[in-house]
Amino acid sequence: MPGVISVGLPDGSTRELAEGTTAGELAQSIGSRLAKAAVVATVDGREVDLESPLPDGAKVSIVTADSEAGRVVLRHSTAHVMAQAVRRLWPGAKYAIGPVIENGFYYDFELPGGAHFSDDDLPRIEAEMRAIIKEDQPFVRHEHDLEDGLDIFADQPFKQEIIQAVGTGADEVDAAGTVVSTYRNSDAFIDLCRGPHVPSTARLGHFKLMRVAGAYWRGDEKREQLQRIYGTAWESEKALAAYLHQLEEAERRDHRKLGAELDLFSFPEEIGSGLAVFHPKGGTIRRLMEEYSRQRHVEAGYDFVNSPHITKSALFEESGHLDWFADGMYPPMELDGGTQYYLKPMNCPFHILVYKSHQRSYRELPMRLFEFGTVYRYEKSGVLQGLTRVRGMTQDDAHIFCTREQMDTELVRTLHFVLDLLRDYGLNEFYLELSTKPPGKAVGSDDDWEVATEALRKTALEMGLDLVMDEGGGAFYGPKISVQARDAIGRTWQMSTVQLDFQLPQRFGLEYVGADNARHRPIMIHRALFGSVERFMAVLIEHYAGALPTWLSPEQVRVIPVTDAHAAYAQAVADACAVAGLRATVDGSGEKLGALIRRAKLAKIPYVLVVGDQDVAAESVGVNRRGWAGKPEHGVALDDLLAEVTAEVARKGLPEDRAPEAAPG
RNA sequence: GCCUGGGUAGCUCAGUCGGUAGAGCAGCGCACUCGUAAUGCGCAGGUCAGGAGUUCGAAUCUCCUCUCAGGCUCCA
Repeated sequence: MPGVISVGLPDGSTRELAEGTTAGELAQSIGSRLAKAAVVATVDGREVDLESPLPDGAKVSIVTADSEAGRVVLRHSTAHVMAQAVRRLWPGAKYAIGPVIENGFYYDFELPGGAHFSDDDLPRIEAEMRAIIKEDQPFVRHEHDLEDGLDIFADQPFKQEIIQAVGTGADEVDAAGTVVSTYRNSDAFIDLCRGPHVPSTARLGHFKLMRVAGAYWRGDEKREQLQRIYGTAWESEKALAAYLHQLEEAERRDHRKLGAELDLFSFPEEIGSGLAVFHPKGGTIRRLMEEYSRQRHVEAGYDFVNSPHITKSALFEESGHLDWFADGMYPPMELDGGTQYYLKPMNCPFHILVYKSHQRSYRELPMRLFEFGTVYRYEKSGVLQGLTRVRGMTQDDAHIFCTREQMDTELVRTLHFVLDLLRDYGLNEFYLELSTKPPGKAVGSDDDWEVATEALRKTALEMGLDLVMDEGGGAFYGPKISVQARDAIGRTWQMSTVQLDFQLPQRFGLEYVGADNARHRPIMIHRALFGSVERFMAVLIEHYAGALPTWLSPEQVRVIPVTDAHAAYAQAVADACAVAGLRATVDGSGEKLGALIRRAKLAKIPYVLVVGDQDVAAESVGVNRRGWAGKPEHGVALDDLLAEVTAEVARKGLPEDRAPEAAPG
């Protein structure tokens, strides 16, 4: 029928529309609420502007602002508005790229005269953005050939470079490689962009500029340093507020803050950046983490080894670290008339020497060598961050030497072991990431890399977890799988790494004698489950917001006597706890009860026991459990309480787990 | 290493126009002896990150260094 087209909707229905009907008009015809929420449409799987006329027979769905895809569009469009605002406030500013990132967007600029943004500029830019939004400027798409594109952006070197990247698959360039698209908001502002965008700036408004930062053009530190502004944008004030609240929550859980408040560790300036000392409470947590890990490693068939912190340079020459990892190492110290000694950045060469200490038989394999190995890496000062990125750390490091035939089994076994252990520490949601050969920064043949990468991929798929690719992210000697864990507020952390290595056995000439009486080369699996003890502790602190499970709490029970007259009984209760294997202290410092309770609560102690006359008489305790909203229990028999807490320790639980209703904090 | 913003008592922070430093909490002492998240009073505590400069005089202005936060880059 001339003049009429038919389109398919997501629910399977079809609609007859006048030829030339746009996606926006379709949304309007379905319902005004949908039209109001619509930002773009998907036509045959491709996102288009609402202004686009629909082709006959297309499958169309409307993308709304409150969907993930919709927020991407909002953020992208908001980035354009920000660029326009910056161009208004800094005439002559060059603009580079403005992509969408997780929860927001950024845009990179080069300001005239080498000027920099400061935090004070953000409110001014926001105000200008609100003005632009109020002006209800349309986003109008145009397509140009390359020459016109270069012409339009004649005074924009970064845009020129993007356009010239045609054929290399740059994002902003049309798939055909011959067309560039632009979006014009007003005579004063046009941007190179693949789109799609919201119909008008009036559709935006729930945004906030977060911070300014320096960033290199194309991420290359040899190129121009640009000025970047980060922002976030959402479909509603409510969603924006929820996001900002989430950030506050993350701040509340910051392990650096909690580490100081709970007296766990510090970074004394006298020692140097990125080098922590652990205080008694933090030291206790470490000890508990390590003790349980050791126990599990024994059960899993690991052998324990130890190696020194420094070595002559020859070892790291042989391993290749000095060729590929020298930047990450502390400079050498010269001893014994010119011999250079290095602090170790990795444990693997030492474990290799253990393997090499005598001839090995196939009967010994797989050989799993484990060590809490302390390593030092000279990280660039700007990357240091609390305990998650330090210059001295202890890895729960092991190297598994095995035959090629054993490789698959060992990988699967190792991953099961990792996940099982992490679950015991309270992490339950995981996905895997596979990192492949780093271009130009790797040893070994492509063949070996291919085989190793495939083995890891196969193992990862067998685990039934989501797998994402990290192209080029492997270490210089081999590809790796890393286990990413999601914490209590949904953030992901890189935890364990499992790396497959054909190179180091070759460099060190490792061998074993097979059943055939011939010499064969073993392969190596490098694996660290915590990653580093320091980092893992940081993750646990943030995951639990400092309220660690009872088994990991440095102080599990605090006993508070109501008056001095109950001090002896309070000590007897603490002693009984100690006999039951619990860590307990008495706080009888003479303040009012409320103040003592408060102090114990702020220290996030799982069990606070208050004892008075009634308890002395009945051998009972008043029990105030962490995270319980209800009233504290009175007159609990001491033996019952000890049974309760020891059972909780045994199952690695939290007092909050059994709370009728968990209280905040 | 680079960009932006910081560094004042153990912690959190105030300190005006350049005129030699202040609070709360924590600590210590005394009094209070109290049944579930802050008792009162008193005392002590600072080379204002470090160094140099400008000035009659610098926490305050300038420069350098160290260090912290957020980014870039990198990564456990």
